[in-house]
Amino acid sequence: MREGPDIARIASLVGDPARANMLSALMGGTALTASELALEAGVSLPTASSHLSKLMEGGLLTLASQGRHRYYGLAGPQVAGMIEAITGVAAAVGPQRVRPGPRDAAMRVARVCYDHLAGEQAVAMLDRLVARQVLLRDDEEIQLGPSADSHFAAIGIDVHTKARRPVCRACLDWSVRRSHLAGTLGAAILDKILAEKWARREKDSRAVIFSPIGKQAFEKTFLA
Amino acid sequence: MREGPDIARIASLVGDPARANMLSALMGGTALTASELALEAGVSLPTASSHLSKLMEGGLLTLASQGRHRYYGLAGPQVAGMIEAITGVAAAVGPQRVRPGPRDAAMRVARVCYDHLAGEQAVAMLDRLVARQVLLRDDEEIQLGPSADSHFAAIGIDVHTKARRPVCRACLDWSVRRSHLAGTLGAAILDKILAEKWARREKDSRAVIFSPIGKQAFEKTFLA
DNA sequence: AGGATGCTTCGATGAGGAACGAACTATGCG
DNA sequence: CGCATAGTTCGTTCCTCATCGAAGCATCCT
Repeated sequence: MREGPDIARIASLVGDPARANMLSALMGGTALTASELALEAGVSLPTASSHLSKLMEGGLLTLASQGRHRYYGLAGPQVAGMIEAITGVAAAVGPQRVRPGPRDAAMRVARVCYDHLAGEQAVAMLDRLVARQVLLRDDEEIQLGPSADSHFAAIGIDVHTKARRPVCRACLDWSVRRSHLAGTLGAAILDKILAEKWARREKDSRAVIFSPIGKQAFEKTFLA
Repeated sequence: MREGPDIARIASLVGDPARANMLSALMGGTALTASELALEAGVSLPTASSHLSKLMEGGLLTLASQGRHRYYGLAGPQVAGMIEAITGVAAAVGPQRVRPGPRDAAMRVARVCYDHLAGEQAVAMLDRLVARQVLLRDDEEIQLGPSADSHFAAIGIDVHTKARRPVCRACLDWSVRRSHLAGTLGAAILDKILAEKWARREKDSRAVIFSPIGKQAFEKTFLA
């Protein structure tokens, strides 16, 4: 028997779906707060906090406290490399994607991804914004176009924020295999969708359900 | 949220101690049978079989049937690379080696490693056999020396076997970080130790407990 | 054929741990 | 100071899954 490094301990940390989602989210490289990670993983805040403690104790995460915010990040490139390796095996082995169920269909259409919209609707929206040159996209880099300012101001969204986070970011949408819009702009758009009651979040799910009228309004505003 | 490859599924496969031990054992590159892996993992045969099914279903293993033997091996270099990556993180993070407990102390002294002896006693034995040139060692390669035949015959061990397995093999002992003797010779020596009742296996453990008299006999025979 | 060995399946048991709500602590804002 | 927001801790519930013994297949040996 092997008395080596405790590989089962590390692997089992990654082996929980909630923790795996958190780690995947952190693979983006930017540190996130507990509540952001809770959303990402689809669990409650207490549950997320418990998972984060375990990941910290396991040495997979680092913690940077800034005031009342606590930013969790991957502990280092070695950890990131491990996640990559596991993801690679999962992808190679995983063309057994069984994902039916009524709620999952809704999730593919539209869902919350951290603080912005994901799914087919979100991918279509980004496509359209780029096609109209409201946004300028160069691979994964997304910039505001010249008309962005007025375009979004007309909808009631101020693109000038002084937050740490970038205004625009591409976020890979795994259900569609294409990118959708993240960043503060993505978040603002989701806020508007919910504030206008064009759609509602389904309880205990990340699915976002558009009402018939809301869907029209959304398409008129963003897919025109 | 991420709808990507199911990394939690793969990681949780590795996250069970029994399965992790099996995978570590297979990192040697040679395929092993279910019963060998059961010993390696320290579980019963049914339990091992169940784990192997899961690893197969997860795509981490390949299976080669040869008659009534079924040899399990790692599915490929990508899987091996993943195990390496996890092991690396575990080793980097793991200088929290807390391993007290009465039974664990006994395990460090002597324990069963698959079918041969491991632990401090086993490492000392290999050292001594090499020093006396009964065995000739070149790094991880171990050959029988000229006097090996008569030396082991005197103890009642026939070193001439026609098994597939090599007679001598070096096996890295993680508790001591040095090698001990595996292979059919290592197995024969463990058999003799137990047959002569120099030591007994502790129930539900891989620990091997020498009796005071047995210890003397062992040391006279192999450490003289 | 009959027995031995290698391995899997079945069924029952038990323990670990994931989940959440409620309550508690800490930081920031007015 | 008091209220709101961000996080953690506690206690409970529940379910998955690891484990083993017994029994069932499959293969080899004689």
